Amino acid sequence: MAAPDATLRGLTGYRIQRAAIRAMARVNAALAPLGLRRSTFSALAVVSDTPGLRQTQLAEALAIERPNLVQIIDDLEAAGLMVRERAEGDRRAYALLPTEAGRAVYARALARLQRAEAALTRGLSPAETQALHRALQIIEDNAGEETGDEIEIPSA
Amino acid sequence: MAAPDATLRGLTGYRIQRAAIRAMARVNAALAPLGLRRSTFSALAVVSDTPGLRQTQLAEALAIERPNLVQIIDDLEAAGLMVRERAEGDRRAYALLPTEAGRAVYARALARLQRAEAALTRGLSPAETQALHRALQIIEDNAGEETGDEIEIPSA
DNA sequence: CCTAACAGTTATACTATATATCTATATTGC
DNA sequence: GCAATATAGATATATAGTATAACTGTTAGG
Repeated sequence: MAAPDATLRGLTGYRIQRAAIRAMARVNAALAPLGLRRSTFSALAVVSDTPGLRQTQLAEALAIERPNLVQIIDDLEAAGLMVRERAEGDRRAYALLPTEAGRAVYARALARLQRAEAALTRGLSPAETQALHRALQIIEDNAGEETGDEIEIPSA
Repeated sequence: MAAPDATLRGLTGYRIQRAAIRAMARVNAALAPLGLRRSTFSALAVVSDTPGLRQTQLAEALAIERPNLVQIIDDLEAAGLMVRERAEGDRRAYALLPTEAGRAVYARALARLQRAEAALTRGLSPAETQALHRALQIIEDNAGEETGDEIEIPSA
């Protein structure tokens, strides 16, 4: 007996979304004990690896809209993991910096996530995981192409 | 110069989530002209392919919580694409059925989605797309394993 | 100097996920 | 047969995340 969603299972978008939901639930579960969630962890990671970058740069790196970053940084500041410092040479901008506690939490969170990752990808060889990442990058790039309001199919 | 999110890019969950967001935006853009979105299309698809199944069965097939299905079906009913009919033999349950219009919209939506799919996966061979689906299924299965509140890593 | 652009923020709308709890109905076990 | 348990669907609620419009203050360019 075929699965009721057999047609949908032939769609790459459907596959990606289902995996994303389940994987994110696991990611958030791994991060919760440290008071983090997916979005705050990502921001803390980028700022820890690249201290001093601007909010606009962080938004671009994480591919999210600038207004949505405000609350994320607010949460990290409130938790004492990150600070906004006025940027030199541009009074509009902030330089984002991790605190000492932020760096420590980041290291622990990354270790936990890498363990969760290992469990997520169990059964996939390193080469298969690499191929998966490459395929996802291609899809992300294709989806991000500017094409008006719908992806165009070139004539065959 | 490494990307600011280079560390994150090594995480499969991060990769999947980024691809999911971009891909879903494209999927919703493709479905919008037909008055559908990802969740209503999925429900319509399963019900069209398997007329008569119950809400609980649909929720299970789509891996969503039963309460969240109520609004989805309400929307499809309001649009005249699906109907709830009292199930025979069980007055608690409904049999979900597509309408004539629902079947027609489903066919058009599926055609549009398949074109969008082709654009999303451009640059991937059919074998690579199949491998992607397989890898995503493994990840979804691993993430869905019951392990308490966090995935356990077996001792090496 | 004026205009346009930028950095960050506020406000808002929408979608989706998850959980608790409820009513009505069906099933099970004694 | 009846009580206890489970189920089907619904309501309510909370949380997270995405997207867009518009705003203020500042910077850059002509």
